[in-house]
Amino acid sequence: MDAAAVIKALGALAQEHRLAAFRLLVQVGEEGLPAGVIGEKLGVVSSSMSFHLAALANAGLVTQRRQSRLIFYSADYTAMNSLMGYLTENCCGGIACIDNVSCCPAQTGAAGSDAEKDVA
Amino acid sequence: MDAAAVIKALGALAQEHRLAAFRLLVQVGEEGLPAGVIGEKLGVVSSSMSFHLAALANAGLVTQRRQSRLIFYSADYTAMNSLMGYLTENCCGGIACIDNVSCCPAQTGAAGSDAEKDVA
DNA sequence: TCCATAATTCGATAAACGTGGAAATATGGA
DNA sequence: TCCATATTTCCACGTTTATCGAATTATGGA
Repeated sequence: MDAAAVIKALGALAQEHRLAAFRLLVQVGEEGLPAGVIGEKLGVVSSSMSFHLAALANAGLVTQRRQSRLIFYSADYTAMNSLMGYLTENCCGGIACIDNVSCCPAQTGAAGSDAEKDVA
Repeated sequence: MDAAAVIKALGALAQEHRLAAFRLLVQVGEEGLPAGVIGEKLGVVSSSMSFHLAALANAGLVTQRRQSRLIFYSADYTAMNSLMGYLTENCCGGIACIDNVSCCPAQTGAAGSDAEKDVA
């Protein structure tokens, strides 16, 4: 993950509704939620929500998949992992004191525990 | 660290020159660097640099101290620690798979594991 | 085909951001 | 006191953001 991607990701999370949406998606796990449900839970009108979800997707933090009439958004744990990796390496002294920083969905044993080091 | 502070911190880091400045300050350690040196290293004119450093300070990510005519800026590792803690807890599934996320200057075994859960 | 639902795109608007030159504010030395 | 240096503050200026209503684009059912 290079600096430009990191800035994009940080910028995507640096907004009330987007941070809330991302947190929500992290909580619900792999399956994700339809755009409408996210907007409803957050009290954001659909066009605004769409704008924010597009920003998160553009930053690579969420993925979308259509299921009939609904478009489900899911948190991309790998991207969040990379972001955490970059911050740890570049904005935290980097050395020693960090044992293991890994970002994975709840308990789903998915994508986790090995801290895939694709950092810049 | 509450959501508002997190958004402020993320927003502060989500900018090319500010991210570069913060990384630089993390590298040099506790002592920090004078505003002028930072601007020079980054190729940013003083008024702009001042603007960005103020943003980082306002977000609590850096501290400033005057030393004669120079104003030294230093990375605030505790703040970065809190930010990492929030992201780990709220944007990473939170549970298990994270062993230890700590942000400290070089080897200084600084604080960690506080993660104050004042989430919304 | 026609209609309803889900979501996005478009348009306008107000606010915030990033930039750099110029002026103002410390601080220290001659 | 006067001057030089370091930094910040002020002031435009143009760009990007966030918002929300309205129009548009999928999708599926009757």
